Formats: sequence, structure tokens, C-alpha cells
Amino acid sequence: MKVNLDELNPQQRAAVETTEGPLLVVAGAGSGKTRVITTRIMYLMEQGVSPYQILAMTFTNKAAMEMKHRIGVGLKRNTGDLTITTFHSFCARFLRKEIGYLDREPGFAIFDTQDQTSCLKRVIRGLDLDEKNFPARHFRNKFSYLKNKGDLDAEPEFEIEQRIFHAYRKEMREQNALDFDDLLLLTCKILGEYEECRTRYQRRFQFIMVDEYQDTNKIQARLIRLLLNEKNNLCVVGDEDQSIYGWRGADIHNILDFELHYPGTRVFKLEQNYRSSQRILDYANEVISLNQLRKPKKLWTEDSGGLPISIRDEYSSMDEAENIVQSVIQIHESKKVPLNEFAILFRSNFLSRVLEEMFRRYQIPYQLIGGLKFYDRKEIKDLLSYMRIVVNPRDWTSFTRAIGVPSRGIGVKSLDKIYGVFNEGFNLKETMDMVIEGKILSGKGLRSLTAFRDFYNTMVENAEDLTPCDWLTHVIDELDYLNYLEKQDAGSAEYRADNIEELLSAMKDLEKQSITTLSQFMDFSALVSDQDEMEDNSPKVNMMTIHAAKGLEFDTVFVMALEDGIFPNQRALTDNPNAVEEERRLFYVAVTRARKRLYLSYARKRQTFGTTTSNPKSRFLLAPGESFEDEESDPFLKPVRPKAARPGARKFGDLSSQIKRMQEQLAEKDVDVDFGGVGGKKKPTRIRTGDVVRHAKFGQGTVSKTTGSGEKMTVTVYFPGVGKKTLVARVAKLEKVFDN
DNA sequence: TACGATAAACTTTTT
DNA sequence: GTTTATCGTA
Repeated sequence: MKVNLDELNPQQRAAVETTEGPLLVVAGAGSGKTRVITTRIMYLMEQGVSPYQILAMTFTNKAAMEMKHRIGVGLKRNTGDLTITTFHSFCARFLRKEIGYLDREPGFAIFDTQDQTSCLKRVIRGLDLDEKNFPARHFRNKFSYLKNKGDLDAEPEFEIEQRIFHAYRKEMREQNALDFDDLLLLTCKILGEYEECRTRYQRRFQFIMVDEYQDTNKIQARLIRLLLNEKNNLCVVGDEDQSIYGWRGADIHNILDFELHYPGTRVFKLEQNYRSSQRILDYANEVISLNQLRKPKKLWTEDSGGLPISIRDEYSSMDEAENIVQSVIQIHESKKVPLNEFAILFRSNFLSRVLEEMFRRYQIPYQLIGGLKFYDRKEIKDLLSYMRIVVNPRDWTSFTRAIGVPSRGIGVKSLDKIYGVFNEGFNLKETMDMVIEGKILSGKGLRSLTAFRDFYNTMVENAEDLTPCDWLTHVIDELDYLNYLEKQDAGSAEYRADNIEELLSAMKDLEKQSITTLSQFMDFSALVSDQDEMEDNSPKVNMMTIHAAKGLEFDTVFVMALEDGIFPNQRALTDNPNAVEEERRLFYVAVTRARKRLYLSYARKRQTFGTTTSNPKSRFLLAPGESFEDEESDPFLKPVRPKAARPGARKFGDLSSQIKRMQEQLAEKDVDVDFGGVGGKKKPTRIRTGDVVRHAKFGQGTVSKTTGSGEKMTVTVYFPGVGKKTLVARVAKLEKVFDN
């Protein structure tokens, strides 16, 4: 079958037809880049390139599967020989085959963030350091950033950090575990140091493509360079304006300086947008033009006009959420937009809570993408820990988990003793045998451990002749795990049992996709991304962080919580100016997800950490906001207040909860603060963000944030020349100069 | 040793 | 407002 290039625009077509040498495709949001990549792969194959010689790196497994599917449909042939994967999956597969070069076992475990943290905790405790002063999370981030820098032998700066770093590596090595960063690091190490291996891969992959190149980090760029042979047939596709992963080491210079790294690069710019209305694009262009670190680019579309963009000023986060739900209902019903064509985007995960509550109250089906991953749920991790100790008999982390659920009477004390043996370098089986024979435990502990060892041996035997799904079913039965869940917490048992059901059926499905061993399943479960978990065809409203929305598009998009301190978030505001640029790119990504309808909103009061805080509206809204607002032309623009009868509102008769609710509502209202007043006359004054106040010592300043209420209310004021000061309103006798 | 109650910390964003 | 750490008790 002939690949049809006629439907491509000239730039797209040129990108497809340029198959030799380095190629940079600058692909603006919605400019059809997935289409370019898939067509290009089909075109290559049509030119006689074997699918075996093609490698394409995508950002998520979902994107990879979609591409494979499209190519399979387009060419009407099996795509099994094509390598389209994510960086991490590629490396995991590589290492399962090649890790022998580094004198290591191929049965390694892939540790996720939780495992890493608990490993670091143990290490820090082992060094007799105080966990308060040396938080595991901090070092996890630090080491991860370090490993992604591209220098394979990078060391942390300070002596104490180095000690923790080395102890961590030693511990990981003893457990034969790799973290996400190790996957890339060790792959680069092998390819760099072993020429025989490198040439094998270089000879195989004649054509390499990388999607979302703006979000690759130094080590990923390095990996690509190691895989490339002298022909440099590399095509990267990306958009510097959508670079949003700087914090995990993504280096925007990879794409900005691509032509420097690869002399002779041909560049094609895709600026025609096939997704959004002109109105949305104008807004997006205006937003992103404020950034310095970019090459000029302007998206355009053949469709003119479009619906106006709504910017909503909400009183509280609850109002914001409720108005979003009501808009969804209205648009869904009157415009027949399917529910899965709605997305609500936010900066941080915690913001989803209000939304979820409101969607449940209105009984609108939704799915939350991201947050707690399916494979991170307690019941799933419990069961996977049994699988992991079978696959990798050195995984102490999973061993401690498995032996503790359901509890067997082996606690910290006994585990310490067992660890003493394990730490001598034995694997789990040997360790258990020795502890039992040497009677290192006694009484109940010994009996429990013996039973556990026997069960362990059975699991190992079963792994050889049962499919993953049957294997796990056996384990669940044997543990009487469902009963355990019931006993733990009857309320959540049903939900958790459903998850286990889902896990089993996922395993069955994957068996069809040739994931037939426990080890393959482990890799799969460790490397799923948020987007991979999204159901795209079920009628549910989507909620996710903007990071998780990368690459997706929807008819109607709500971007909520646009408040300084939340989006852009506080860290970005205090860190450095580049951070604000990255936040702005993030906002740009959010805006360009929308095809037809875009709603932006912020709330004057928001519940965070259990207290009410108040932030000024986001700086991203300021400049372009007004000129785009046009309340008359869109009936959905007006906030839907007063509310229709609330579904699920409190019933009569429950007096105490009614009183509590009234008190809450009173507390939500603007708080009256007593500022002392003049001549003994106490005059309560309201204070809000945006007010200008005078302080006896600091002079005049603008209120940028308020926290709490009443006696405990604190006010953050920006005093020009002095800086930001956070004051307890009751104590600092502020005089209001301007009322916002 | 397990489990409850209470205190403290916690919020960027993810493979 | 939620999760995690620690302490005290059965």
C-alpha cells in the first residue's frame, strides 16, 4: 500500500521525506506532529527500510501504542518488529539482556519512588543520622537530579551527601535494585564502555526518532548519541515552548542548541495548528511571547474566530468547583459534547480534592488521571511485593513488606535479626534457611518464618509453570488476602478487592501482548505512566495535572486555581526567573489543550492544609485577560450563581451539623479584623488581597496573601523597598489606605 | 508484637 | 485536611 503524502502540508511533507542526516522538526502545539512521525515511519518502511532498524522514543507507553496502531492500520501489516517505546522501557529491556557487562544479575528489580525513599531511610538510619535533619525525600530528589545531569560518575558536593550517596548505591546493589535513573545511567555506561555492544546496537538502529525532544535531559541526549551510527539519521520532534520538565533535569538546550550538537541539521517548523480555534491560539501566542528563552514562532489556523475565552473570578474554591461542574453539565446537555471531551487541569495534585467532591455530589462520572497510581495502591503493592521477591531474591524492601502483610508476628525486632544474616550477602532463601537452622529466632517467630519460607518455595516453583495471572490467583488464595482486607478496614475492602480483580484482568490482557513472565510484568508495572492509565473512550470527565495532560487534547478545557503562589507556584516565584518561564510554558501547554472552549478561573479563597488562604490572581492572567473577555456572546460565561438546589445538601433534622455548617460559612466570609482604631472607638476593618495598607514601621504596602481568620489571621504584605513581610493582623496595627 | 491514639509534617510537577 | 511517625497499652 502506498503511503499518502498528499494530505500533509508542505513542511510536514518535507519532514517526512527528509530521511537522511540530522533533522529537527519544531512542532508547535497541535501541529500534527504525531502524524508526521507515524507517516515518516511508514514512508521509511515503504522505501525498503526494515522495521527492525527503526527506533522511535516516545514520552509515554500510551503514545507508543497509539503510533504502532496507526502504522499497523496505515500499512496493513504487523508492527511487531518496530521499536517504539519510552526511554525507560527501552533501557529496562536493554539491561535485562546486557547488564552482564557490569557483572550484575539480569533479575534486577526496578524501584519506584516509594521503594527508593524507604531504601534511603534505612540507609540514613544505618549511618546514625537523624532523619529530621536528613530527610530521605530530599536526598532522593537531589540524587535523581544528579544522575540525570549526564555525567555518569557525578558525585554530590558535600562529604555527608557523598556518604549517603555511596551507602545508597551499595544498598541498592546488594538488593540488586535499580531506580528509574539507574536504568538510563547503566545503559549509557554499557554502551559507552563496551564497543562490541555499542556497535551491535548502532548497526541495528539505522533510523532513530525522538518525540517530545524538549523534555529530554542530558543523559537521554547522551543515550541517543551513543545509539547513533556515523550516518546520524536522527529525527527529533519537539517544541521548546512546551518544555515543562526542567525540574527533573530536562534541558531545554537540547532542542535549542540541537543544530550546534548536530552540524548539518535540517530544520522544519510546523506552525499551522489543526486543533484550536484562532481565539485560543491568539491567547496562547500572547501568553508565550512574554518568555525570553525561545525562538520566535507563531501558531495559526485556517479556522477563524471561535468562542471567547472565559476568565472567572470566584469567591471560593468551592464556588469554583461548583461552577465548573455546572458548566460541564450545561455544555454537555445543550451542545451534546461527550463527557470525555472535558478536561479540568490544575497545577498540583491536591487541587483535585474539591473537584472530586463536587463531581461526586452532582453524580457526574469522572476519572482522575495521576495522583496515586494504580500500581502504587497499597493492596496492589502488597501483592506485587510477593511477586518481586520471587523475581529478585535479593529484594529486601519487598521482603519486609511481604512478611508484614498479612501480619505474621514478625516485627521490627525479628526483622533486625534476619537482616543481620541477609547483610552478610546471602539471598532471601539462603537467609531464611540459615535463620531457621541456626535458630536465630525462637518460638512464634521461628514457626512463622518456617511457614513463610515454605510458602516462598512454593511460589518460586509455581512461577515456572503458571501464567502470571494464575500464579497471583494462587498467592491471593493462599494468603486469604481478601479476608485480610476485610479485617483491616471493612469500609474500603470492596473497593480494594475490585482493584485486585482489575489487576488480575490486566495481567490476563497483557499475557496476550506477550507479557508472559513475572519479570516482564514487573517491568511493565514499574514503568507505567499516568497517561497510560487513562481510559479514553468511557464517558467520564477528565481531571489531571497539566503535566499529565501533555500531548492530549479536548473539546472543552478548564484551567483552575490560577493564583500566584499556586500557578505559578510559590517555589517558582521565590526561586529564579527561569522557573517562572517554565511555569508560563506550563500555562501555555494547558491553554493549547483546548479545541473549542477554554475556561480559566481563580478563587479568592482556597482551602490549603486545612486553613483558608487567599492569593492574588495569577500574573499569567493579567496582561491578555481583559481584551479577551466578552461576557455577552457566550451564555456559558456567566458564573451560575445563585445555585440551583444542591444535590446531596444536608437534610433537615441534623441540627448539630447544620450549626457547624453555618459556623463554617460565617468563617468563610471576609473576616472582620480589629485594627485598634483611633480614640478608643473600635472600628472593624476588612482586609483582602490587593488592599493597600500602612504599617507604622514599614510604610505603605500591598497585601499579597492572607491566611487563617479572626485572631489567628496573618497577612503577607509587600512593602516596596522593604520586601515581603508576614504579619499577624491582630498585632500589626495596619491602616487601610486603599480598599480593593 | 500489634494496634490504637495523638502529634507532626506535608504540597509542586513524574518515569 | 490527610498521611505518616511515635508512643503507650493490651
